[in-house]
Parts: sequence; structure tokens; C-alpha cells
Amino acid sequence: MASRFNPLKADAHWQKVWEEGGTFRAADESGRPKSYILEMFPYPSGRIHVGHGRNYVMGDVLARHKRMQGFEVLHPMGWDAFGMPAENAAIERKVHPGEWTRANIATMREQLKLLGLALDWSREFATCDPSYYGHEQALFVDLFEAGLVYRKESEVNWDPVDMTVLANEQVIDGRGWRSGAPVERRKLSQWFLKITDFAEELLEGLAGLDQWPEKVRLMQENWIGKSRGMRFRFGISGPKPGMESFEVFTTRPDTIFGSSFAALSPDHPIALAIAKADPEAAAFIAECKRGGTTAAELETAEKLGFDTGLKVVHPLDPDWLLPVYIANFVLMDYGTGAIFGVPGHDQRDFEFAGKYGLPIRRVVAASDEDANKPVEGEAEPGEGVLVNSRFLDGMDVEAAKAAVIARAEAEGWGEGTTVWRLRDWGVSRQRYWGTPIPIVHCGGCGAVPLPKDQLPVVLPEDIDFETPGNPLDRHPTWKHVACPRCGGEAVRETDTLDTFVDSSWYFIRFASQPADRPFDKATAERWLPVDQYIGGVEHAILHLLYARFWTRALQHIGMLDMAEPFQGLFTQGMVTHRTYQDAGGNWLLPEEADEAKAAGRTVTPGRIEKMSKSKKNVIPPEPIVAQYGADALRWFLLSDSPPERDLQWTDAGIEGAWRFVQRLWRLASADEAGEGEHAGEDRALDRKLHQTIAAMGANIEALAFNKAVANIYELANAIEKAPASASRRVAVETMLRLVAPMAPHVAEEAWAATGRNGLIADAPWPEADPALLIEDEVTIAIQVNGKLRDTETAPKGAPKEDLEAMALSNEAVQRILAGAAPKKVIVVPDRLVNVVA
RNA sequence: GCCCCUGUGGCGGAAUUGGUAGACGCGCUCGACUCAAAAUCGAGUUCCGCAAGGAGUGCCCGUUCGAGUCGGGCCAGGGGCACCA
Repeated sequence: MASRFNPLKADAHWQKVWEEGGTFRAADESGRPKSYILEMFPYPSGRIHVGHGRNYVMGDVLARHKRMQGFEVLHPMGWDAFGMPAENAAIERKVHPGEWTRANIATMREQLKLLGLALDWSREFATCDPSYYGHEQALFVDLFEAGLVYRKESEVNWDPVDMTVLANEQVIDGRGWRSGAPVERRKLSQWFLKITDFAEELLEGLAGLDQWPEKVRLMQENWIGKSRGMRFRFGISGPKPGMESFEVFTTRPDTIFGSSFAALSPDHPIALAIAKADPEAAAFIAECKRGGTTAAELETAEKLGFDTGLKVVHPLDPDWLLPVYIANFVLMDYGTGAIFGVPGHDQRDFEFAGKYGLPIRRVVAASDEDANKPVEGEAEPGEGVLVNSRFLDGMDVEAAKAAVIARAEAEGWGEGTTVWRLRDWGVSRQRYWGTPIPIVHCGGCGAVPLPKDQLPVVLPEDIDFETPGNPLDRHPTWKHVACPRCGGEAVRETDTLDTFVDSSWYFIRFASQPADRPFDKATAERWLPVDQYIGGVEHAILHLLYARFWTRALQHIGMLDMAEPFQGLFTQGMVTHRTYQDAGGNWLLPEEADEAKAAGRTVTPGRIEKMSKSKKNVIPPEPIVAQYGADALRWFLLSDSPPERDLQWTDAGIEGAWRFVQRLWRLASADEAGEGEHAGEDRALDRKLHQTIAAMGANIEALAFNKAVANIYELANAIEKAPASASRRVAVETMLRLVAPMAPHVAEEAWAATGRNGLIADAPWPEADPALLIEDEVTIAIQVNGKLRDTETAPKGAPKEDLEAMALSNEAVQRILAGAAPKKVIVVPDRLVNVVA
């Protein structure tokens, strides 16, 4: 056995052995229990760095561990390959988005392979393959036919120079990022998926996701945003603007007697009707639309209103008329687009009332005595008892809400209702590099979904990015087709699907990929749900919610018999690295920083930040693997930081990992060399070994890889200190199996070099012997008044009286007691004795 | 503004139901080996103190025989949502 482990040779060798042996191929049919381990598939942006690696290595440890435990493991990899960066590259570098994407995939695949991941590469696909997106189109058609897809007008950010729709992040200070032209809001007819049909289910389903981080469930809950309240009609008194009444929504029906105005959104149909006849109103509405929508602007934005002159009748008092305003803070797409204003108990209404001199009435107070105290300074949105509210007086807020709803329902002017913050999912993108929406627009038949035998609708290759606008729309022939229904002249939908659609079902396609349909139900159900899903917390809301919705939608149409796709979810931390900047604020590579320093120029060590190309602080895997080997890289990515927190990349860290890989090798070598006798028991080492087996298993299951690493270090320390024995030999062999999921190359190499048969990847995971988990001696803490004074050893399970006697005869205890009798003695068996003086 | 999370040595971080705070790693110090270095091995490493001892888990208060852990009130850092009625 060589004296040093040579990763350069070993990594490539074992990777080849695994690949050629199909070691990590997942068999659909096997008698073993299944385990589906998945990391969020990458977007092929160019090259991976070690930050991506951390994510995949974590999943890899789980996959290898499960495999050794006898599970049939599905651990696939693919590419989330549609998206804007490819189009940007096409425009900037004049390469086809597909070409750019496929080149990136090839690079990144090779980079990933350097890590020695236990992946089933036979299931690899990219979402830009027609053999993937064609099935997605079929699913879209199915959802369309089930009534879960519809079209409506929706506003987009429009760049008038580039003639293109911009995503929110492409709008910088109200201007298009590329053209610099002021962005306009334009209404386009777009496709939506009815995620709101599932709002209640998606919310309730969260409760069952007990293997998800609490934080993510909370974020989704807030995003879905369920509010209970009441909807009711305001009748318009006097001249009508074409309508007799309008509806408002409130979560505080209890404050109905505190109302002093009603307000409409600038987009409300009545507001628009008024604007037609009234230029002043029209000007006000235009003014509202001009304002920015950034957080900072909204925070400082003044509450503005326009008095329409209309009056509405208070539903509980026909003689009570309220003025109707158009107000800039009322949103059209939440509730009903109209509100009733209660200045005393809502901050926005309070500000509005102050500005327009409207009455501020108190209807909730801390107690009856405060009924006539004015509401001052700010609104009081909290709890209390109802005052100045006729039949509600004296009730608490909840009772009053119920009473008002009951009355409204009895009298027929309103009803209790629930509204959601969640909006339907707009999936139309006016872009080339995405899944074409499989719809044809026919003058006679309207929007017609394509029959499945006309799928896939394949993206044309001969496209032109020189002219502004959507290349699909401008393609000379692509969009012209015969209507599938009437055969007449028709045009294709030229919008493509949001890339979140692509990632909403890829995990199903990994599990089952027949050529003629999206997936086979039975095969997919054999693998699903994903047992452990790993990815960044930035996907906590959108991707995970959309995938949950998509799965439920497939269940709804009978294609899949399950509601939740991801049983366990883990959100891992990022890998961070120091940044450097020169005097001009330009980011420098670490080596550039060294050069600049040597040349006497100013270099500012910047913050430690997430690895990103623009900050020039990425660490690619190649040089690390070349210098230290895949296992050292894997080991470092797993040690030190808890996996959910950020990990700082340091040279010292990777070197430490490298040293440990070598140490493992030395331990295995020493064992093989047969230094001394391989005979005799070492009970202490046996116990340490079995405690480590138990702890490691629990820690890997809990994804506490940093603790599992610590377990291994402790065991290695114990083995090094132990004299040769049969126990020691077993401990070394077992340790190799325990590290195999984390450092598989050195484990295989040592396994083979010490004459063991087969692959360690196929070896069974060790089992802890319960009898060896128990110590026969324990250390008892001797405390006086809760303060540690001494420790003593005692046999495990020693009776309380013995421990008490031992403590009382302890020198330190006697010195402190100084002859006085203790007030009390508390004995915790096998742990401590606390003498209360 | 609302909701949530985190705070432990020089650093990353460990600590079952409240029960010996600082496991393990990094770094550092001293020593062995070496002509020397690297590698490796050994000892030490929360702070103050020669020691005995004392203090100590962001701060203050409380519950308890006993609090990093539980309760109340602050402070700091981070995250999510945000004119959502």
C-alpha cells in the first residue's frame, strides 16, 4: 500500500468503475424499498463553482448512505435550461441560445463529474430538449381542457425601444436595463394557471409537511395570505355613474360604524366610468399610474384621493351617507378593488382622513370608559371592546365581527368571505428561449389547444435577435398554421411558458420517462414523493409553491395520485468567499489582488460574500480537485459549518480536509501493515466505535453533516491512540464504511488496497450494537448549590444512596459545608449530585 | 410597518426532556523527529490569577436545587412580506 493517497489516480479510477458498473443506476423494478434524493437542478449559466458543489455533495452523502442501507436510490441530474441569460448571450455574443446552453451543459457536466457524485446519469435531460418540453405542452393542454388555464389582460413592463417585455429585475429606476428608455405599463392578453383554485389546499397541505423547515412553511403561508372578512354592497345614492352599487371587502366588519368614507381603486370600473365624463378624475387616475412601484417610493408615497362627488348609503343606516373617493392606495387586484375607510382603526385611512378633513371616529376602545377618548397620532388597529357602535357596543372585536356578518347575511346586503393574497400564476413570457405555448389562435374558433399528435411545437432554429421584439412573433413562417379545429388560417401563440413551469414537474420526469407521454403513472408513483429535496432558500416560495400546485393539478386531472411532491425539504446555506476591490472600486480576483498589492497599489479587502462571477470571488472545482482531490473538497464542504448556514471558503479549510483524507489513508495502511497483533478485545474502542455508528447514522439522517464529520474525527482519534487488537482492525474497517458516503474515493481505494471484496459503495452500512452503546462507568458531577466542585466516577446505574454518600464524603463538598448539614441533596442517577448548603 | 430567525473562545461551531459549557476542526504556543524545511507525532490553548479561587453563552430581570436551554423586557445582526383593507 502506498504511503500516500494519490487522488489524481484514485478519483478517475473509481469514477470509471462506478460508471462502467452502472453502480448508481436506479432500477424501477427491484425488491428494495425506494429512496428518492434530489437536489434542485441547475441552470446552465456557464460554469459551476464550489458553492454549487456543496448542494450536490450533501445530496450525494444521503444517496450513498441510503444505498448502503439497502435502499434502491434514485438520484438524478438534469438541467433547467430555458431562460433569459441564454437570450442575453445570443444578443451580446451572436450565438444561438441553444448552442450557448448546450455548451454550458457540457462544461458543467464534466465539472460535476469531477466530484464523483453517485448520480444516475442515464436519466439526464435538459428542459430545452423537445422530448421534455413537448410533454410539458401535452400537460398544459390537459390542464387547459380541465379548465385550469385561462387568458386575461394583464399589465407588463414594456420597453418601447427594444419593443420587448421586461421582467421586474430588468427595470432599473423605471428604465429598461438595456435601452435606458422609460418603461411603460402596457396591457397584454396573457395565459394564467388557476393556482388560486388550490389556495386552501396548498395552505392546509403545509401542516402535513413536517419534514420541511418551519421557515419555508411560514413564508408560503404568508404568501398564500388567507384573510377572513366580509364583503358587502354600498348602494349609490343620487346620480348613478352607470352602476347602482359596488362591493367592498374588509377584514374588520366590526368597525362598520367607524366608517367615514368609501374609496375606489384608480382601476375600478366605476372610477374609469367617472373618468370618461370628468377630465379632472381622468387626470387624477393618470397621476396615480405614474408613481413608481418600488418599496421606497410606496413607503413615502402620500395618500392621495379624488372626491367623486358620489355618496353611498351606510348599510346599517339609510340616513347615513358617505363620500366616495378614488384613492391611490387602493389596489384593484386585492379584495374587490374598493374599501370603506375607518380612520380610527386603520393607519392608511387615518392618514387619508387627516389630509381630507374626514371624521375620525372611535369604535374600539380599551374599555367602555375610553369611549369618548379621541384617536390621536395614529390609528388603533388593536383589540378592545366596541363603543359608539349601536347594537355592537360592549362586544369584543371577534364577537362584533360575527354579529355584523350574521346581520349582513340575514338582511342580504353582505356575506362573510375569505380573500387570498395569492394571485393566479401568469405563465406567458414574450420570449424566444422557452417552451412554446401549444395554442393556436383562429379567427373563427378562438384559442384552440393543439391536439397531442401535433406536439411538440418545436422552437424554430433560424431566428433573428438583431431586430427588437420577440423573435417568434417576427419569424416569417413559424407562427402561421392551419386551425386544428376548422382548418382555416390561424396563428400560433408566440408567447412561451415561464421557466418555473419547466421546473414544476421535472422531478416526475426523472422518475419515469416514456417517449410517448409525460410519465407513466405507476412508475412515477413508485418513486415519488421525493424523500429529500435539497436546494437554496431563494426558491422557498415560487418554485416550491408552483411544484406543489402542479402536482395537485395533476392529481385533480387523475394523472397522479398524490398531493405533495416533496416529503423532506432542506434549504442549504451558501458558500462565501472574501472579495477584493481596487482603489477604483473594481472587483479583483484573489491573484489580481496579490499582484496589485505587490505593485504597491491600494487593495481593499471587501466583505465575505456569496460566490458570484461579478464579484470575482468564485472558486471553480477544477484546480481544487487537481491539487487536493475530490474527497478533500467534499470533506471540506461538509465539515465546519452546519449545512443550513453559510460556509466560508478558506485555503486553511481545504488544507485541513486534505490532511484528514491522508490521515484516513494512513490509518488504513497501518492496519494493513499488521503492526503488532490483530488479536484481543478492546472494549473501550468497541464502545467508541458503536457509539460513533449510532451517532453518525442519526446525524446523516438529520443532514447534520458537520456533526457526522466530528463523529469521525473522534473515532479516528480513538483508533490512533488504541493499541493493535482485533477490535482495532474492525474499527478501521468500519470507519471506512462510515466515511464512504462522504469521501468515497479514498474509501474505495483503501477498501481495495486492504484486500476487501467488492465495492465499498455496495457494502452494507454498519449497525450499532445496543449493548455496546452503554458505558459501564459514568462520571458524576459533584455540585454544591448548582456549582460544579468536583467529578467522580461511579458504576453505571449506581443507587441514589451510594451517589449521595459519595458526594457528601467528597473533600471539596466537606470543605464548603464546613461541618454544617446540607439542606437538601438532589441526585440525578448517572449524572450528578447537587448538595444544597 | 408586519412576520420570522440568529447571537456561545482568536475563528467555524458542539452541548437528550433544564443537569459537568466550549465536543470536533481551524489557528496559535511549546516540544520531538530533521543539517534544515515540509509532512508527521506529543503537550497545551474560554478569560482573570503564580496558585487557591473567581468570572463566563448579546444585555437586564424572573422561575428553579440547578438556565446556553424555560418566561418577561431590551439591544444587535440577518431573512421574508409589504399601501393586501
